[in-house]
Amino acid sequence: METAFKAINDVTRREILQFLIQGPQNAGQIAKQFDMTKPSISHHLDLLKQAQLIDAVKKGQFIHYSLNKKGFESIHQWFQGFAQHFEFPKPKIRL
Amino acid sequence: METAFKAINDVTRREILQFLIQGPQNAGQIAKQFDMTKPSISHHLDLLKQAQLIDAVKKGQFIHYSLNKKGFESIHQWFQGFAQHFEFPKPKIRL
DNA sequence: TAAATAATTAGGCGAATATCTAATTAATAT
DNA sequence: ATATTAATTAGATATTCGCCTAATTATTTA
Repeated sequence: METAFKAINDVTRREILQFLIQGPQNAGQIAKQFDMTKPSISHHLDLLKQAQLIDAVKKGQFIHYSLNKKGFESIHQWFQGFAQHFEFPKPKIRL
Repeated sequence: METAFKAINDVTRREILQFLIQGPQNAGQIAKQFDMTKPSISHHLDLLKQAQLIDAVKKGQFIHYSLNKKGFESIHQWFQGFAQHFEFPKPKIRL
């Protein structure tokens, strides 16, 4: 849980997560979205992976990254402790 | 929003929030809960206040701190963007 | 008004973080 | 086999963060 909070405490990493909402992307495709070197992005991906916010699957010379439910769950769980004290606006459409 | 993520990226600050679930507490009462000097706690309270995760009300020489819905909402909102891609377990009791 | 209490502000220091360049590993293609 | 491409690992550096002690501000009480 510690690692998840750490991971989302960075704009770039949050933007990577945001980007992955559209679906899995390899490291190069992700790096292209940002004005930052590939090694830096690689490091961010590593932290996100450690936090289980993303998954990595190697396909040949590419590595496909995608969102991982697990990390989000741990954040969600923490959040629920407070949700009971506040009432939050529900999204228009509940899937 | 940036400030909210920053604020919750620290164990002590998260524990302060947790402690405030039981109700408003003044700075001294909060500081007593932690093995840390008052100035350090004061700094943490300042960051939580900036993130609008807590409110501060001065009553005489005391300052009463309490949870503030606003900061939690901004985190919640960010989270909703991902909640639509994952299905999260709902709490047993919905208030 | 002087002493005590509650809390913050200021300044300093070591540890952690984000970024870069250079080097390395691994897979594909010529 | 060699060159190319995708990506990571390693090492260096500047900045941010969390904590401390000392000093300051503000309020209450004797």
